[in-house]
Amino acid sequence: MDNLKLENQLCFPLYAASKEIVKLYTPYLKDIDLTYTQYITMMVMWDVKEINVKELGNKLFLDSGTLTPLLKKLEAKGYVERHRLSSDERNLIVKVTKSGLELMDLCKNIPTCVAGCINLSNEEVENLYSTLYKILANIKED
Amino acid sequence: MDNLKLENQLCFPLYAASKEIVKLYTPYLKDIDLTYTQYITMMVMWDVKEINVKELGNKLFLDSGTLTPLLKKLEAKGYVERHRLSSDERNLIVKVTKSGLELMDLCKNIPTCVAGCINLSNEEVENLYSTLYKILANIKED
DNA sequence: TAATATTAAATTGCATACAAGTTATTTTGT
DNA sequence: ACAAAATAACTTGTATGCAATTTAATATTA
Repeated sequence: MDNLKLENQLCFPLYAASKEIVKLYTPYLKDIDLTYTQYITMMVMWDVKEINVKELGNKLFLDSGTLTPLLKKLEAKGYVERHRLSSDERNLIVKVTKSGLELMDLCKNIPTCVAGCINLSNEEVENLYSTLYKILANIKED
Repeated sequence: MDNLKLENQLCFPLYAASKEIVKLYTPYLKDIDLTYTQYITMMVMWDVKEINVKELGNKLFLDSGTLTPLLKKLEAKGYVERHRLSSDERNLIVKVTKSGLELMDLCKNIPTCVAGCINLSNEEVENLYSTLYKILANIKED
């Protein structure tokens, strides 16, 4: 039953590496009182400024069950505002605030710091990146 | 600030792909009433038969805060037994039961089923696998 | 147009994850 | 030997994640 051995699974190192890398962010994010999920949410907000929950979830691969409480926390911290779209009240629009945009400056060095801990060649990084996005695309096809 | 764009992060597709692949397991694991974390724990148990929590945590990249309640659930389902090591009562030994071993047969096709959804070439799988273990090794060095 | 279907968020319930602190046991250093 | 340090699990508290359900609003269709 070799196919049931942990070391023969592809999913397991993916699961473990993901968690371990997220943990590398923790000390940096703790300084600015953000969790990893809040951080990647802010990354989207810095980019798009304004988005509804559904679209945000598509970008982050998260659903409203995760995002609703998370966005309320970001709102409580003053980094985003939440209000309904008047033309379709089903949609909740999330908008980054001035204070939310100012966070960018505090975060600008984090990616480089974390990348330094990972220690892969450029080629490895590129292959890994493209394979992971291929997996995501394959799964999203359904 | 391109380094703060979500699409320029390596960590994000890793985080997202990990979650999405774990979700692929869900329908199969639901049939046998196991979660993904319980499943990979059983994989270790099928292999080693008996192990303490600390060692189990090293293999799974999980700590006792996660494993203690999880192992109690597996014990309640009858798949493992838990008892202290008499020569050092700090250690809790987890041992797979007969019923736990019988689960293997129900799981034997799961890896192939999930792999079929991912659709990568052999070369991509091998590169991904070795890069992920390189990352885990780099991080574990500290 | 009135009933039905669809859609978007929010809510509920359960299972992780993990940091930080606690408890019990064993080891170490003097 | 015995106090101090180290170790292994356990516990507590917080934050996800996600399936499933609910609620409110909009679109569709007979």
